[in-house]
Amino acid sequence: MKNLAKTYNPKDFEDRIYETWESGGAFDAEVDKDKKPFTIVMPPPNITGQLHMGHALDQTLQDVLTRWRRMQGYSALWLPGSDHASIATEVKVANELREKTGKDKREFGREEFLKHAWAWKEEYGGRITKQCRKLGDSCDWKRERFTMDETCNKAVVKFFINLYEKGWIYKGNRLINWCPDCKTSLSDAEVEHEDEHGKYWYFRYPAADGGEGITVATSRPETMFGDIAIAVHPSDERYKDLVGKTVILPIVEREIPVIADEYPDPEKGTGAVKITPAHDPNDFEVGQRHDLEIISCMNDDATMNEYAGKYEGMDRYECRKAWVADLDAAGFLVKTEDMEIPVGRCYRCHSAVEPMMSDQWFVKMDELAKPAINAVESGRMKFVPERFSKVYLNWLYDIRDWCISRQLWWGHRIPAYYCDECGEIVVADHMPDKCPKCGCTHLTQDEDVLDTWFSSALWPFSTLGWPEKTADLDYFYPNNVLVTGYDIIFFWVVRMVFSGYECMGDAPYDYVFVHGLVRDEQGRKMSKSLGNGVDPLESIDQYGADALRFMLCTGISPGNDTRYIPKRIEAARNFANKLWNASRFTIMNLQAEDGSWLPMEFNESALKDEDKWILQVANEGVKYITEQMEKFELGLAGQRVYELIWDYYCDWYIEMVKGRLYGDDEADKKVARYVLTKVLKDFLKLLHPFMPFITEEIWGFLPQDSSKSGVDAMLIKADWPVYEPSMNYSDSAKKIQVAMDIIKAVRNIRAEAEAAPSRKLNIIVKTDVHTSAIEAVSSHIKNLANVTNIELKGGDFALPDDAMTAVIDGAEIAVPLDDLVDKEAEIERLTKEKAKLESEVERVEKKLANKGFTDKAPAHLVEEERAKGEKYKEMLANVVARLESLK
RNA sequence: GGUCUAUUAGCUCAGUUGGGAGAGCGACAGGGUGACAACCUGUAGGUCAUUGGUUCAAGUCCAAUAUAGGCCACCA
Repeated sequence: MKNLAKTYNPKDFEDRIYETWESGGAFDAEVDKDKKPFTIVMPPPNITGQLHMGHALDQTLQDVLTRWRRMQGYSALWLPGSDHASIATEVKVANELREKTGKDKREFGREEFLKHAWAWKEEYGGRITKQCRKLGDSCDWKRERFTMDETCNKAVVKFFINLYEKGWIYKGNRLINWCPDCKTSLSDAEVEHEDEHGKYWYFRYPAADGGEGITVATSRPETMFGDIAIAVHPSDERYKDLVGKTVILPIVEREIPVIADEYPDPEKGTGAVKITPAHDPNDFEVGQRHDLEIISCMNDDATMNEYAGKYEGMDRYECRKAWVADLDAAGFLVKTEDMEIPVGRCYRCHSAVEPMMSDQWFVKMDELAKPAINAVESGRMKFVPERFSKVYLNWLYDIRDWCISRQLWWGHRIPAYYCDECGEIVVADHMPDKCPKCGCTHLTQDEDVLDTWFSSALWPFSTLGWPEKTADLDYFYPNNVLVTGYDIIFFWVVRMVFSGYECMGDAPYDYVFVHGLVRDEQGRKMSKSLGNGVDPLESIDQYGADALRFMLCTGISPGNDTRYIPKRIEAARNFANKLWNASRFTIMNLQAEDGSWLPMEFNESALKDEDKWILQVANEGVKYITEQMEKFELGLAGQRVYELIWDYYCDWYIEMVKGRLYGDDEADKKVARYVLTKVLKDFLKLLHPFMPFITEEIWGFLPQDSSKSGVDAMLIKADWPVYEPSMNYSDSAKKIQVAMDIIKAVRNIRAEAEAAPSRKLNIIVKTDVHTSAIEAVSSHIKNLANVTNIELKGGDFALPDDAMTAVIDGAEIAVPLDDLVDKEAEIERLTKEKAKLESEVERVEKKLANKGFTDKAPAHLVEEERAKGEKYKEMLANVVARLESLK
């Protein structure tokens, strides 16, 4: 006999099955006009990265969706790839070089450094995608892409040129975010703002004419060397006379004007603001309005420059200390105030970002943002959960131009060429032979590279071949859904959307399915510095990939964070184990001693009540689960599969069918085998997206459709079950319900009376309505409640005193236990039951007495309520009568 | 300052158009029963944060409040 191994050990088959799928081409997606496409493009993990729990969650969700749609008959493409991660990789490679050679990256020079970077990429870049296979990701590896591969590079250059020619990319000397450690510019999205403990210093700027002057507050005194004016609100009476005059910048002795501008808020501070356009974005704008000079007083490593006089060369914070001390000594410091100050920090190295004047490339955002805004406002693109559309829109409503140049080497080099002679800028996909303006041949390419996110923005279509008009692009674009964490909506989602509209004329996907973070057991963010991260590979090693996947996508709700709790993954593993054992049971009963399949047969007229019941349960399960999947409610879908398998199939159906399998009615055995197999197969299908490995392994041990072979015969290619609306086995379901009610009641009595589980019992069932039902299901009651004999009595029968009783809907059950009945305990038990029923009756009657309810509630609900009332009243009457007879 | 989320059993969390409160883990009691001790059977445990409102009906919708957290923001 061939069967599953005695114990569930995922290591025995997970890798083997993955290899069979991959080599068999099970993940390959083809352009097939007869099928509908389903496309997910994987958010490319950084090549510097290692697989962490966040990836595991993100990818599991994508894989569940992909496998499900594939089974539904879509041509399902899940396209994998990785991101070059400009800053992160450059820092990593530079550090490695420094460790190995002791030399700074600049000593190697651009060419040499890039050689090392590519070598690093070749060695480690594939690491993470290999780890994805452990998770069971069913992505089409043949289409694996890299943001810096040739076609992606082409796409980046093409996009840049297109935008430049439209005038939507420009170069300008503007105030940008500068990281003094990474020594590169950053976009607004790459700066993290935090409130930190700081101070306001109030300094007096004396009037040039010898008057008192004006006092201003600042949190950044070291930028005073760049002060160019003092601004006050035009309506501010206090300073009316000073507007148009000048004040003296203390110690520096430079004369600066007092100007009137709407920007200062008279209510705040002293109502007067120092204007330092080179070091503050607001001041920069004030400066633009008044056409003021710009003085930058810092170097690109955040040390002070010559404008800081004797402080030149000092770090910005050292300078601050010394400068404040000097001002205080000179009597200009009026007062200080403790204050929480917002500080911007680099999202990579966490240094304080310095606003600096710099010559950079920008993308003009106003026009690009419009279709991206419309996409969500019009409902073309939907966020799941919906609330994230607000986050997205708010960001777009006041989006500012995007600084895209980075002073790095690793990345897409900006396709702009400068004429060394005349300074002409040429933007082209290759180095021009000569300058189109002066004709000379001395041109130099821009030294900078593009923001990593500039290339990620094209990912939904650059991976499909854009700018070429490929069949893939035509078929698989737009993608159906993007699965991602809420943390990169700004970095990535927004930019993909406007790029998608610009390049493809349509949104990149229909849905953005947003998930939360995986936190540690205490709810903290998993991070390297805390050392609290859980390695998914270790988890898989311990519990199996299926358990990890199931744990990650059940018990969660879309968009909310979840915690990694070892007990939860253990529970998922136990579920796999349960399925494993139940399947062993089924497989065992389908074979003869010699391993040949025993006959099975579908014969509707021969179906027993429990067969019809489980078929109906399965059918309704299919409907529910499919609906939940459509709504991205994977947690609810997964939860239901769990219940179907464990509660319905294992706890009830298998137990009910056992007697038949061990009996000798051959015709009936065929039917039982059929249902046992059919339902298990359906459940395996429903579970497969969540737990692909174990379900595939079990599938291989079940009888197969002989028309299919190879990968096509595997579960991964099986059809998703279809709900059959015409199925109606309610009569059988009701009978099974009665059986289950009686079984539970007897089990309860057994436990309460402390009768040994092994002790056979006889029971009396008193009923008028369930007589035939009980006759039909009596074997189940006998088997599952360990009952020898069921005595059926009519409604006028008086239950014996020396019995323990229970009341269910439509029947009373008595278990005579002369040696065990504790009359006091029995009365106590029944009294509790009575109280419970009384409160039910009261609740229902109150509801029915409410005219509002009977008049306004839907008729079927009122009817249901009436029926309940009758039921509870009858049960209550039975309990009361029983109590009377005991007293 | 704006905005979003969370508050449900001892713990971690589900609860989908409003219609009798659920799971897993843990606790307690019992059990080697023809796949399963990674199991089975039974039991206990909750004014669904608070206060109002809408409704015949609110864990679910609305408004405030409290507590915790997230995101955004140019307050000198």
